[in-house]
Amino acid sequence: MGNADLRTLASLSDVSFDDVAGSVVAVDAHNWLYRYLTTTVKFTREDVYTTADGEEVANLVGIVQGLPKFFEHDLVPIFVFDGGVTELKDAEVSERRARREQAEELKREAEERGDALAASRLEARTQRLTETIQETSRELLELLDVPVVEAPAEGEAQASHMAKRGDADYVGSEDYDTLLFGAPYTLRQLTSKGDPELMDLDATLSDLEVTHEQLVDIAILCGTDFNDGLSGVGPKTALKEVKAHGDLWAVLEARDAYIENADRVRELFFDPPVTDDYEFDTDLSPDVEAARAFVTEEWGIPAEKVDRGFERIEESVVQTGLDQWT
DNA sequence: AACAAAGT
DNA sequence: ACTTTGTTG
Repeated sequence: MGNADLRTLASLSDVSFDDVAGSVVAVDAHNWLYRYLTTTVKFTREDVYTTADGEEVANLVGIVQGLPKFFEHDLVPIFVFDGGVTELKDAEVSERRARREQAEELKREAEERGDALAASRLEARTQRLTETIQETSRELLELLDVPVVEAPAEGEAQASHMAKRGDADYVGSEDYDTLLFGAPYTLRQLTSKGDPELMDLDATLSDLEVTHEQLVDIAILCGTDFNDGLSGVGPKTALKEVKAHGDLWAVLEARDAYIENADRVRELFFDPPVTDDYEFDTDLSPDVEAARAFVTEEWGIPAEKVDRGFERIEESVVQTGLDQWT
């Protein structure tokens, strides 16, 4: 499972940070943290970020290094954290766990035969967002006055909802299913070097000449995080058949096929658990000294790992002039 | 998740 | 031509 199939269908364009300056981005926190977690861990020795209790807090370094990217381009990030996970995702979740455990096993073997290089490469694949990581991330973001929103379920669904309502200009995520959740504009590659990539829902629909409902049906036929698609059906075939038959049910009938939970997956994309109960102020005034103390004194991260990041945060935090949002 | 290679 | 699978990040 995986929804990279959607990449073939999505309308994507390169934009510059200047094009999006001054806007509010609802960031899928899980997605963003995971990217920094794996890259931070990959290029450094693990024990630097491990406390005496064995807690791994590389996320703190990731946040300090990653936030300047927003601030320096006059973007206000809103971090949207996941709530509970739908049981529809159980299969996907256990698959990810199995992959992680396999990577842990391979890493142990590499360590036993003294292959440090292989072990450190495998380390990145064993990362997961522990309770400690989620909690310390929230605390650090709060010290830096970066708004945090708690999603009832999927963070991507909540972020998309906020963008649909106009409380955010963009969703920030590497995932493609923000299209399915109805996010009008998604910014990708906010973590990597270079320009961001803009994914446009309306342009996607008009390019493909399908409705949003049909796009969801196409994705379900290919397979999503919440369901297995039909074997032998990828984006091209799914697009063709949905256009020919009208909707998912007609395609399944024509092929005499069945997709487990298809109705519930559809419902999840159209009407996911989201909340309007959030508020944030986009006029940020970070307490950099408190944040620095939290990272270096409370969690024992060596100061030189975060000095440059905090410096960039101090230099770049600008008054956006945008007023209170509710 | 992105890419290359293999399979239909 | 399109989808699946495997590898690596």
